[in-house]
Amino acid sequence: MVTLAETAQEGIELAERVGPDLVVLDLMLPDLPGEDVAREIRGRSDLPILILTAKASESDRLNGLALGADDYLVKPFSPRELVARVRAILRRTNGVDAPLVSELRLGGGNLVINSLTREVIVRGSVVDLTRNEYRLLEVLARYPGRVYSRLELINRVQGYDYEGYERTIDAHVKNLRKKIEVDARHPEFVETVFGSGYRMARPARAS
Amino acid sequence: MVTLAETAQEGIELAERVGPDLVVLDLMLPDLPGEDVAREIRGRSDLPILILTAKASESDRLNGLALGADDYLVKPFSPRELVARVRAILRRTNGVDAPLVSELRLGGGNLVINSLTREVIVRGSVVDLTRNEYRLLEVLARYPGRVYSRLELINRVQGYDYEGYERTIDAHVKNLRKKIEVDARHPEFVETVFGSGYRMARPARAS
DNA sequence: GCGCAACTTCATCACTCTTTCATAAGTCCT
DNA sequence: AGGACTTATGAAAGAGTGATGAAGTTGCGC
Repeated sequence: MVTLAETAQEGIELAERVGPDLVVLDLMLPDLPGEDVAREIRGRSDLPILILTAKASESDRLNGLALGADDYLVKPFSPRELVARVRAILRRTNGVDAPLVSELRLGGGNLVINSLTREVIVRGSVVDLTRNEYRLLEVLARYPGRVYSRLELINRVQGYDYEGYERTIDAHVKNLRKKIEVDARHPEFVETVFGSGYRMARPARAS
Repeated sequence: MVTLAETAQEGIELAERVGPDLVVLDLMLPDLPGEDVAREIRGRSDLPILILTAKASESDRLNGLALGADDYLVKPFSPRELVARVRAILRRTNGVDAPLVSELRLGGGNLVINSLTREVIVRGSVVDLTRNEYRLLEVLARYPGRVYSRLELINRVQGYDYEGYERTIDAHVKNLRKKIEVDARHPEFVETVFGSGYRMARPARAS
């Protein structure tokens, strides 16, 4: 899925909200310098960023990469090249998202995910997760409330090159729930969205 | 969000199914004349249409606008100009600048539909809708006040290939109302138009 | 190469949502 | 008001989707 933002403000909000695989950032924006967007996004996550710019000088280029961009494309460029570079970045990150912050807390501290140590603590006890279980949990936990289709989850957990049975993710969900839920029938964390996929339960909404 | 169709067939179907904010239509299509697409879309909805064409003559231009297009852009054109015109149309049709994150607000904020997360918030609480309930709500909410026949709703909600009982939509309306209305007998949002179908209540007009 | 852990697949069961139906309630027209 | 027609509603059957345990397969460390 491709989503488009036309201003820096929108871009930052959108990046946070939908959790894209990669951000293509044009430095020419109507409201803020694109550099600020890169800094902002990089400050909140490790989302891959590909910067588009008309500024070709060496110092600009270095500056962009210093901001944490993964790649840099100077206009004019061919669509073909853009696609190739996006592919390259996605291959590099292999669909596995880097952690947003080092420690995620959900359910009022009942679930703590430390992405540095890859340690998961449920209701005070450390839980051992397999690699896929951990990735699955991490992907879901990063944007609580957002619904992920099985295909999205497979891409992010098993990688874009995975070519197996889509329902394999069900098995991982099952195993993950067995480890972190009190009652798998009425999950506190990993919810099923009938006909769509799964999501992390969202904390009660304040309004 | 941007969605792309490569043929007239796809375009018409897609326009109907996803209900975009605006259609950018290239008259050069592999299957049908683009004019037919414009006519078809205009026949079914009030979607803004911006036509792209290589035909520059005065009569072509008039013809395009006669089809109900909102604007007309002759190739070659700059991306900048395209964006500017899209903005202009959206500003015109929405009263504000392009809504990027499609978040619909109705009833003075009592009903909020976020099409990105598929989340619906009624009077401050998140409401769980099934797929069909959600689609139904989304279709109606896109053009408050516009009356949709049961057939139109079925096409948009269940799909054009649906071949069931027309009144099934009544059941979905019933269930949707149960979830979002205070009193289903006197609905605040989904109104019945006797003999015709349903519509989303239009906000009281200030003047 | 063996053994173990993890991953994947599969068959079956359980559950949710959709659709249909019968009947009640409401609306419109004369 | 009465009759004809339209919509609302709850119940129940049916279709589709998810959960689960077990069996099969893969991959890795020893």
